[in-house]
Amino acid sequence: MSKIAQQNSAPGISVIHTQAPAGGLQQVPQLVPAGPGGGGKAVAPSKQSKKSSPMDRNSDEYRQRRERNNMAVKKSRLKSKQKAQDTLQRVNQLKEENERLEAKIKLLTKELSVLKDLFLEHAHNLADNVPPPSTENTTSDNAGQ
Amino acid sequence: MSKIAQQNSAPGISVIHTQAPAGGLQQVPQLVPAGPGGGGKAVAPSKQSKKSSPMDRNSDEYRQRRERNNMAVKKSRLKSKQKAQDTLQRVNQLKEENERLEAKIKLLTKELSVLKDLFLEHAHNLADNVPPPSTENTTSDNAGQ
DNA sequence: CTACATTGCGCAATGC
DNA sequence: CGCATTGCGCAATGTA
Repeated sequence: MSKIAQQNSAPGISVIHTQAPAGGLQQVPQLVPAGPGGGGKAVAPSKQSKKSSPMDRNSDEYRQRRERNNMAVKKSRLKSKQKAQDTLQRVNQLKEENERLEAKIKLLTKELSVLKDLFLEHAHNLADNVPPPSTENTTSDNAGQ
Repeated sequence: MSKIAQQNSAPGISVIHTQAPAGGLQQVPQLVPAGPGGGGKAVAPSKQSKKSSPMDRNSDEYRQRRERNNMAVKKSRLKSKQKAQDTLQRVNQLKEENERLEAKIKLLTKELSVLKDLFLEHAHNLADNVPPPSTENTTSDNAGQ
């Protein structure tokens, strides 16, 4: 999958790239439409409608906010992935338990079957007026599993 | 969740937004592969075989590639989310089945317990040399059902 | 090499 | 007001 990410500076506390993060990528709508003729469109109307400041990308305030948000995003995504992984693990865990339970059921069912057969046999003996066979079990009480 | 305001990107075929950071996004490193800080490997000056050209952001070729990739990304992410959801569903499904199995085990166990008790009782009667209780089935008579 | 798929990342809107 | 989430686009990388 990829180890990539090298355009980045530092993970945790990183360099204070105030601006011009040569880092390769800069999202700078601010100026330049890359100009070659392409554009004609003036960039955002110099509307500072929202706040008195258009949020200068150069502003320290801005960069700081961005940095913080980037951290938060990373954290959130990490958490998200962790949760997903946990869920997968949970599935495996449940599948295992399921198998265990099914095995147990199989065992119990078999045990029941044996006991029921014994009862039937006994019933038949009684029906046929056959006295308790001494050749059979007497005090055998093995509850063998 | 957020329904967010779509800043652009028409579904399917989108407008040719040459560049209009209206929404505010425009990634313009301008050019220069310069690998700064995180750059990792200094850019091998010798080879720029890949895309010798800086790939003009205005290029139709570029925009087309971008658009296609954006589609692919969306698709991939959707798929990813779908899978995650399926996994969650799987968990619930397994939990349900687990409960079902446990209930069954409980039932079987109880049944077994009853039968075993009957056996024990019978065994005791034999051991105590006690003939079949008259209050129950007698040696003769009906064969029960 | 081309085309699509994945993934890390930053941005901005929005949720809390 | 600040962090947390989330949709989105970009670019690098992986895969066919």
